[in-house]
Amino acid sequence: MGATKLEIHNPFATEIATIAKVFAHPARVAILQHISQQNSCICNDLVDEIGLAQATISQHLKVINDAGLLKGNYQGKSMCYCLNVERFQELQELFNSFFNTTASNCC
Amino acid sequence: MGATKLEIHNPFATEIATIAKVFAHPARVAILQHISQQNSCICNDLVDEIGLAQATISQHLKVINDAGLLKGNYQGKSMCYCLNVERFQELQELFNSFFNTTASNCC
DNA sequence: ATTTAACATCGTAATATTGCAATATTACGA
DNA sequence: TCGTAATATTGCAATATTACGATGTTAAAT
Repeated sequence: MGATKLEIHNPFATEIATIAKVFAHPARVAILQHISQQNSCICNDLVDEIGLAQATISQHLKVINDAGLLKGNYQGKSMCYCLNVERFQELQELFNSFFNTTASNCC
Repeated sequence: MGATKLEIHNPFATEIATIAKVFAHPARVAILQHISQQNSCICNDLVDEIGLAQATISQHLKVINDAGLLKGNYQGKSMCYCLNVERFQELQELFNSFFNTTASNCC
């Protein structure tokens, strides 16, 4: 035993947790910050900027992409990763709805 | 190799990731939801409600508590866990400042 | 067609997280 | 103070995540 018992929790809790996991690693947060500050976003930049190996960056990008947070297309030899703003704001709203519906009653 | 290279990332990215980790498990999200819905919050309730062993619930509560999200005091034999609303809103604002400052420029 | 540059994927090692049984601790009541 | 109920801690097994070297893939240039 030891694995997360995903199936026993309510769907909203599972959804919030799944989203939170994307932001639960500083490299992924830093990648999102860096992408948002660039006009054109090339992975090789990220390797220099974040300080992790290319394979590791690629792996983190996959997690971010799997969350629907990236729009990417080839430009010449390099991949241009861009933020999917609509999806990003969707996640922000989901978080806020969790935060807003969770309030205190006692103490 | 394999462990998170915390030291190489910028402090804000590390802070966001640390906070996100608290919400990155459905049991912890469910615990926070449940605490917010109760007038008095007893851990034994949580064991029935969440469906995990007492030791596991206690462990998750520790993570939530370490993030400063709980105010607790004994009421009779039971611990009364309550949400630290101020801190909770602080985290919400940190998240929102990350979301708001991260925007798209290309594609 | 070959080479080259940029990324993706695979395999694997190191570390972190999750879950629970067993055991400790704590606070209250008898 | 002794017993009991509630919660915390410990120890360990199972699983997940992180990181990177090696290798595969893709697209453009030569």
